[in-house]
Amino acid sequence: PMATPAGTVLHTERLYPPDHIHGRLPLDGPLHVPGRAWRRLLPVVHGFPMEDAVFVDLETTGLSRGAGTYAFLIGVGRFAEGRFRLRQFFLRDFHEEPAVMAALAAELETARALVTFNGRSFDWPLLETRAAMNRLRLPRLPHLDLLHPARRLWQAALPSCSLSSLEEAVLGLHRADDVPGEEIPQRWFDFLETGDAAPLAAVIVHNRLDILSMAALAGYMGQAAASPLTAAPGGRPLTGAELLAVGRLLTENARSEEDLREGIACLAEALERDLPAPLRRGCYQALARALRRAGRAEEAAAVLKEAARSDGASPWAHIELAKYYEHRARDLAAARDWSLEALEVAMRRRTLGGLRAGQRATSPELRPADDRGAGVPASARPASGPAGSRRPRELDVDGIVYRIRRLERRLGRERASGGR
DNA sequence: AAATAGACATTCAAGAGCCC
DNA sequence: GGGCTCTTGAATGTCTATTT
Repeated sequence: PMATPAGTVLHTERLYPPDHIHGRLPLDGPLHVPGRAWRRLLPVVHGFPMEDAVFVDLETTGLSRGAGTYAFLIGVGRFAEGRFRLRQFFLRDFHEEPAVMAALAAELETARALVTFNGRSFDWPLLETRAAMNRLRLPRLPHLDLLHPARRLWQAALPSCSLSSLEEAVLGLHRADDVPGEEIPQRWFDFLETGDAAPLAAVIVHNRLDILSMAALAGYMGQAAASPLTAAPGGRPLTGAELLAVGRLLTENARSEEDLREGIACLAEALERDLPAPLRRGCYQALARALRRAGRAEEAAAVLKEAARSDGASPWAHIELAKYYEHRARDLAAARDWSLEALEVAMRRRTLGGLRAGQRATSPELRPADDRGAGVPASARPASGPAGSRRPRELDVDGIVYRIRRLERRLGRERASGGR
């Protein structure tokens, strides 16, 4: 029990040495990430003072958002005095909330930043509501919500980006006897009725592990963002899929020439590492696009040629090359030749698609990777569409034939005037 | 049960080049 | 030069997953 102006609060405290290993990673990973790297993970965040950040996670009486949902366990972790200090504040009954909130306010007083998992939409707004109900105001802090950058990093490669999935896939940690989230509210309500706190022990462990995982995960993500090509969090370099994600991050929101260059290097390296086949096309696409934006059109064309060679399923690379030769390199014959190859690919795909289930070329395995509706419920797509294929017209046989005819016409004219 | 923010798709506007 | 067509990027809209 701890004294506050509003009464006593039941709380726990644990201190972890900074090199404490959680899963495959040390807890203090985040401290070794250069400050500017956090900006890469979340555009809104400018500077992020990780040394003074609090890692916050709640256990609540439910998922609803109204004033009726209480936070009965508040976990707060932070780096302090060479340790990772994890405190948990427990609500023994509704009437204790003023004291718990006062303790929380004191805990947050010296905080300069906030780290959560999905806290931007769940934990923090809920806490703000609880604070308001108790005539308190929480500080405004730069907020790093790990969920969103985690999705950018792993969504393409993992089936789920929940904290527990990432814990297993990224940290290599599997929990024994974890409490399923949906059981948590009931355990507290049971405690209210019976006074038996034993079933809550597992909830307190659950909350603690969530916070440790957030710290370890933040370290991983920070390193990956800061130095993707050389980082080896947990002793192993980034996978191709991770490099692809960082490369996209850097090239798509490029804040500087430097970012763009580094992003391009990541994308190129991703192709050299193990990249799951469905991701390869997206990587070629992102790389070609970034190179073009960087004014390196010839290199972009070289990448497209490699893509055309390695990806026989979709004519997109061939079409891009046709555009390149028509508009940039001004070589109409080459443009036509690439269009002819595109036609070949498109027709092969059409017949193949026809053979499979009469579904035309819109069957998922043949759809280009760029419409990543694959894996997404068919219910979301107009399966019965008289509206027809969603593929851009330029990738369809008709569009390609049109392109070829246009180029042929121009070539004929060119020959006529040049041969004179 | 709801806010968040990303992923994807579609639409719009502007600019460039071609054609006559 | 006016009318087309094509490309590109920005704006807009729809859908999804995550939290207890």
